[in-house]
Amino acid sequence: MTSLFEDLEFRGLVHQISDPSLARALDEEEICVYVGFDPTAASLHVGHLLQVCMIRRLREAGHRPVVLVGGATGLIGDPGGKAEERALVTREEAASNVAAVSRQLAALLDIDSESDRGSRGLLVDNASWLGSLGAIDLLREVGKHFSVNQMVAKESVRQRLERPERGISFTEFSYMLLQAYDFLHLFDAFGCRLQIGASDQWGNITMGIELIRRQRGEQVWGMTTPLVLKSDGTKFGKTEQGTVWLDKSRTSPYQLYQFFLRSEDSVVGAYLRYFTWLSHQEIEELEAATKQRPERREAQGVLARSVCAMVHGSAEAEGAERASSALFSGGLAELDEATLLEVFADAPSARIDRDRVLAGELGLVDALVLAGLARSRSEGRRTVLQGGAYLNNQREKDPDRIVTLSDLLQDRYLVLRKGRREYCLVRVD
RNA sequence: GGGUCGGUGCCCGAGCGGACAAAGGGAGCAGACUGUAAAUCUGCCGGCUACGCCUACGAAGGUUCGAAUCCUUCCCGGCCCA
Repeated sequence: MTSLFEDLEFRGLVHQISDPSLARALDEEEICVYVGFDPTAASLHVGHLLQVCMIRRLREAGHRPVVLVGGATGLIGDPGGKAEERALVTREEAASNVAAVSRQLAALLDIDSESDRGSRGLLVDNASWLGSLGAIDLLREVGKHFSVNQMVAKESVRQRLERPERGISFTEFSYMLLQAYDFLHLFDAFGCRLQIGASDQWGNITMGIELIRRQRGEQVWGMTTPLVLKSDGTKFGKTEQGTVWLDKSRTSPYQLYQFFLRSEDSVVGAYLRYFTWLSHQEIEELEAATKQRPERREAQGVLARSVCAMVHGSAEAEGAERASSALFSGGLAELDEATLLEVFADAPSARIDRDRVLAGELGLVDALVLAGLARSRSEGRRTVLQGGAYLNNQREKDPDRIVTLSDLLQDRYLVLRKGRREYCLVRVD
């Protein structure tokens, strides 16, 4: 049996640790771990998934997680990793984001927020202690323990100071103070002795460690995970269509499944290590499979299924998988209605009036727009002209093509496709 | 407050009276090659009732046959001075 720390290292999840003693502590003691999420939107996205997985791994190894939602820090804005000052979110926005993100975290981590006394972890909001802190209290009780000299030296701040045209407001500059204070507070309240986060949190985490050392004379730890990257070095989690969210009303399980299914060969192994609970041996076998017969995309398939199941549950994952194979493995005409309906539930779909088809006035271009596959008729027209439009998986190159009753599958469905992989099922009735 | 430089399409950035829906790059889209991968190559990349028309170069006016380009005022940003 490998130890937790060995497992984390095998998976490439350990980027920085504040002190080597952490490795042994993780394997020998029960530690209270803290990780924070700032509610910058009403949903978490795949970029947050790594921290969620970390929490689960630590908890499975017997540690106690405290998951913080930054109801207060979210109102300030973390300068870390950001090239420019951000606009402040309104208080109303922040409050509803906190509620949404908390719900999501509770579900993802199976934490029953109030009742169960933290057996599976605690969910806390730093607004509950930072929110009531007055300006004078903050300056006297928190600010006094920080040296501006040190703060200025932090990477996140230095970057902004070096580019005067970007600048940094006092508000964002103060962010690290609050996060460090959070750590101290959680240390006092729950005995948290480890803070984890993505590598861009390193500066904030070490501030907290320092603060606790000076104020309480105790050693606590910090650990960061690496930045998840794509093979071209750009940030993971953004696609052409935008952010990949964990909220299924924003990014459907089908889309999430597709996102991971399309992972590049060069990174799929790393993703398996990060995001799945497969054994080391299984991972290595899949990595070997990717090398030997990449075209089968076995690793991608397992990855997509596992992540989708973790985020949305196995029923949703199976639906996404079924929809994907129905759409991508051809033979649409042979699909029976039941299968089509099943696919409908899980794949992007739209609905068009039957009358328009009967009247013979539904052009292929219109259909593309209605299905959301083209932003404007010009764009739809272009797609068709360039050979990127498919009706029932049959390429159509005539921009004036009219959709007729004889095009309907099972007398009421159309499968529209743009390019190689964007599908939409249209129900005509 | 004074001076000065600037605000151009999703982003960066040329243009400085007609040839400008606006060079170039990035992003994005499509095609070819493949494996719903990467790389590469090619085409596209404001909208529309589409060989034409409409809307666009910070905002509003003005000069001109004609303006992103000139003038006026205003708004916003950088730098310098107070």
